[in-house]
Amino acid sequence: MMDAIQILRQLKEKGIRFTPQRQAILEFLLSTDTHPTAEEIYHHVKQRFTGMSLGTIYNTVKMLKEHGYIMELSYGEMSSRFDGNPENHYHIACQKCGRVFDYNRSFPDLEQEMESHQGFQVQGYRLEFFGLCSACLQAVDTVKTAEAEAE
Amino acid sequence: MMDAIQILRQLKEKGIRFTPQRQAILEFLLSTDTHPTAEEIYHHVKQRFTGMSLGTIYNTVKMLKEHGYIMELSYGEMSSRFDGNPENHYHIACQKCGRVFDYNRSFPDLEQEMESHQGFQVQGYRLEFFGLCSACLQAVDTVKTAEAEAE
DNA sequence: GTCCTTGCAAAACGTTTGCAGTTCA
DNA sequence: TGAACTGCAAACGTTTTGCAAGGAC
Repeated sequence: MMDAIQILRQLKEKGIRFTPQRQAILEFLLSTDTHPTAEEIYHHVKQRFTGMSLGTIYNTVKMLKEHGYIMELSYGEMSSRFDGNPENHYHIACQKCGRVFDYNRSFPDLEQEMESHQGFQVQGYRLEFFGLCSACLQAVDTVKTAEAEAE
Repeated sequence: MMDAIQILRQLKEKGIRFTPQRQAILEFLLSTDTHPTAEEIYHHVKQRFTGMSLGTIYNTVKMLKEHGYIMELSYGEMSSRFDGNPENHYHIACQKCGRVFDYNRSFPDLEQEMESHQGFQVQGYRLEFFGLCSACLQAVDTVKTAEAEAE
């Protein structure tokens, strides 16, 4: 897996400048598995770069996405989240707390679909699960137990 | 399959009023397979209801969605599209023209996933394909042929 | 020195909300 | 009649854009 410096060196060959802001944003994205929003990246990176602006976050993630180094996960209601792993993989979003987790499963008959064409040229797909994460599930169970005990 | 009037009668029993605007919106959604955006619904329905406002479209589709009569398809970049068929089924969005088509395929290993739990309680998923529709594919081929002939 | 990038602020976009007036039941 | 709904406009949150100043190379 490439690190931030290696990626920025590759980008430099395309005429894209190596800036400390870009390095900080990319390092954060590569170091976390929390799939942060632009706002979350901003708050994290601002701790070291006091002058950092949200516009720079958006510009940078857009550029990194266009060059295939990160992935954008867009959920209808909420703001986009960014994933330092650009390989096709799945996620599950907790309906309660909103956190997004990697969901490492394989679906052979779905994955084979990429080879079939029927009038369409299928270029890709996005599969997103939603449910309740273990923490939220436990919280619900606790409430249920308390309710049962109160009766 | 229920028609607009039947659906609105069911909703009336929940205290939701039967208005001509709602009837027009729902009839349009049930009659088309183009997965229109709120804006597209608005332009269509406004032809008969000159006074119709976009706010009413949003209010109505939100209400219909909450009661499970329609489905919202949210794509990151573009605005949401609405589908008069609320059953779980798949779609493919053309990367070029932006149109969204039904994609009637079955993925048993994916569909079985709903039964499994591993720390998570999986409540559902969204699977969206993207590619090129036949019309856009043909346009690309035409360009390629013209380019080849020009050489 | 060049021009790409930054920070800032304003604008754009889709969507939601507040409110006064209207309509359904 | 009275609550629910409409149309309109203003507000909202996210993302993009314009521009002058700053920094990479």
